[in-house]
Amino acid sequence: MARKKGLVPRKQPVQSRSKATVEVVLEAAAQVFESGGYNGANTNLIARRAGVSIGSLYQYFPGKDAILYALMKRHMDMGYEFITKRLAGLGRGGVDEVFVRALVEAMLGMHEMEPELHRVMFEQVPPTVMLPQELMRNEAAAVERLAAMLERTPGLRKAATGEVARFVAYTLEMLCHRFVLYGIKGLDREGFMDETADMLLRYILAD
Amino acid sequence: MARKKGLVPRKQPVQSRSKATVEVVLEAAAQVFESGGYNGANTNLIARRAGVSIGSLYQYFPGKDAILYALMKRHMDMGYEFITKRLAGLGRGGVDEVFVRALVEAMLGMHEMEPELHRVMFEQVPPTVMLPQELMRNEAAAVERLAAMLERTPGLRKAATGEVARFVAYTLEMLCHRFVLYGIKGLDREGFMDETADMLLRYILAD
DNA sequence: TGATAATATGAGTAATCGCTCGTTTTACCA
DNA sequence: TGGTAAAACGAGCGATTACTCATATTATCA
Repeated sequence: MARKKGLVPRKQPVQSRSKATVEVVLEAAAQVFESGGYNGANTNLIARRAGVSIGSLYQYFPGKDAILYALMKRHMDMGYEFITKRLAGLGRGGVDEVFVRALVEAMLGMHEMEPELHRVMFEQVPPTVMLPQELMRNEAAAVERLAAMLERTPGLRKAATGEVARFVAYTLEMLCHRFVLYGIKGLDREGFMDETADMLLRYILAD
Repeated sequence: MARKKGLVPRKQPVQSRSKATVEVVLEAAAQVFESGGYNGANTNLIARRAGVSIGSLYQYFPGKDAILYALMKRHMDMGYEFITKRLAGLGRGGVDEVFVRALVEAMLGMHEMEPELHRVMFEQVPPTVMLPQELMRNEAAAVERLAAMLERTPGLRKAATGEVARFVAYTLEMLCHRFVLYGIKGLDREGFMDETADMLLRYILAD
């Protein structure tokens, strides 16, 4: 087991060559985690793959978990930025079919970015790396935005908007995760989107 | 990383005391995996916790993954037996509200059995242990049964029953998993069941 | 250009863990 | 009851891995 060390970087790179070192380490780490999973990765291997000495790696990261944490943070920030852009300007008048379809497409697109890395992150990461709430802020904020939209939606189901938003968000996230990483037999991309959007919309607009 | 060894037991215990040894090892392994996760577990620790020598452990299991695999198999067999019992006799006339509610309750109940062990199994297990299709036979069979019921259901949605069955099964499984292990803010057990059953039923009976 | 700070290096150490194997103990049964 | 097979034992070896630190190299800037 990784001796528990912190997740925060040890020192910030100030010169451009050290910024490049950090960059190349993260790049190599992504490859190593993707190809060997969490347990197959170790700091020596990452350093070698990066073409950097093990000492240099430890200048910036206290250990393997810290590298993974940095990768996850970057991955998730990218993902939520992607979704935010895709949904910009939509749903002002509340949640409708157009919005839900866009939401499904955006979430699906997000899961299609770096899918192998995504798998390692969400299926093999030890709780110590995953727990920090900072990683979840984006998700929480997105759920809040969805709840606000539901508030403006005419013909909403009876349950409170916060609960409906969470229910929808979690369902959608999990379905996309599964579809991208394992597929759902009999459903192609279009079919998946149709079924998902239809199910969620019927749920949201029930009553 | 665990050197890759097989997952199958090395020798079958024949005398009763060796059966007891295997039993006590599995029991200890469950505790160790639960409290320290996959990475926190090792064979030496499991043997010590079991009050058994490391040599004895290796008589029956080729390594840590094999022990985990045995635990998973047992856990999943228990789970599907539970569900099968709960649903016995229901849904003969097709899928209706009564059946869906029973299905949700059964799936939820299954997830409430050994939840911490369940978490380790489904969130931290390396693909080498999880992949073997044998573990998935139960699931596949359950989906088939559900598809057969949908076939007999009047007023079904237009999509093919196999796809609908998979979609429903995966959604339900994931929602229960999330609810039991992390909760969904604002939803208690009753509320969760109501929302889930409602969403799935509306989806199934659409059109 | 020289002083200082930043960065890079990698051999080496300590700790962990997987697993074997020679030996001892226990059970079985003819 | 004695011979054989099953089971249990655990010291310790080999491999892996995390991480340090003394040293060398490079950048910065007054």
